[in-house]
Amino acid sequence: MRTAIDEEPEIFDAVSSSARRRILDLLVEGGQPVKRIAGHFEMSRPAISQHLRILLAAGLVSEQRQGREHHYRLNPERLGPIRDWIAHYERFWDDNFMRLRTHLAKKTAHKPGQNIEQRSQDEKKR
Amino acid sequence: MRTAIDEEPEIFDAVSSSARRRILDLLVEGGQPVKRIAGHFEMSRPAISQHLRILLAAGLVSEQRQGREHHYRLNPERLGPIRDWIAHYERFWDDNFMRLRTHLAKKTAHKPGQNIEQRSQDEKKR
DNA sequence: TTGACGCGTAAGCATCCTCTTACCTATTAT
DNA sequence: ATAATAGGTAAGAGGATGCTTACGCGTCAA
Repeated sequence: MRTAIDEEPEIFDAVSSSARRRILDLLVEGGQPVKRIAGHFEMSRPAISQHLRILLAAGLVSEQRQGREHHYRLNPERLGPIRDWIAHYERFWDDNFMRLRTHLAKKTAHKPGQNIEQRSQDEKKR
Repeated sequence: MRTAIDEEPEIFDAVSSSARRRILDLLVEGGQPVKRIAGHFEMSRPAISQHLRILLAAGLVSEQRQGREHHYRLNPERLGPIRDWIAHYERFWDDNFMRLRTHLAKKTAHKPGQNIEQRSQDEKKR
């Protein structure tokens, strides 16, 4: 788990941009040349090229040239490190452990500023 | 799926920093006051406060004051949007179809910029 | 009360990001 | 060959990030 944290930070970085997430989502439909990808955005084609370069460096996409077109396709396995990192939190909201934890926290938290135990109280609204 | 993309970009943003991911990982152990969190880092305590503010704004942590200490605790459910976004890619590397696709892709194109072939045209039109 | 402690915020600074326009190469079409 | 197309790269502007130090406020201890 401590190992998962600093594993391939370029992937977390690449995915932190909503434009790049949209590109990945587009590529689910299949490999596409740059012009077609750029067609879905407002920004200039060079900007798209730059995003693609970041995705490429992270290994999230790969490139194959076809004549003058450069087709980019998804490398979904490269999302693995993110999924793995998320995975070690999942039990906290999915399973009994989390329900118990939440339940106990609600039960024991009533007066603020009492002791070292952590509790969740009034900030549970969302 | 198009909806999942732009959903809560602050969460993707918050998690794109390795310092902030480390903070979240620390908080798995339980809520902690700022000073204790900062003890695990080289950077100054104000820098930690600033990271915590970003995590707080994203809803990934919550704060509760106990005397002069501010305890932060994890809100793991807030990682849900990331998990959900990842989830719609999982079948691409989890299931048989993806194994086949990867296998075929490796056979014909692997390193970026090396291959002239393009087969995504017929590969993914499931 | 005075002082130490825990923490947040302000201000400043250096760096990085993300666009843009301009320009270049490679490929295809006429 | 010439022109048009697809796309990469360079350079620069503007804004966002991520630190730092300085300082202020509330809380606890003597």
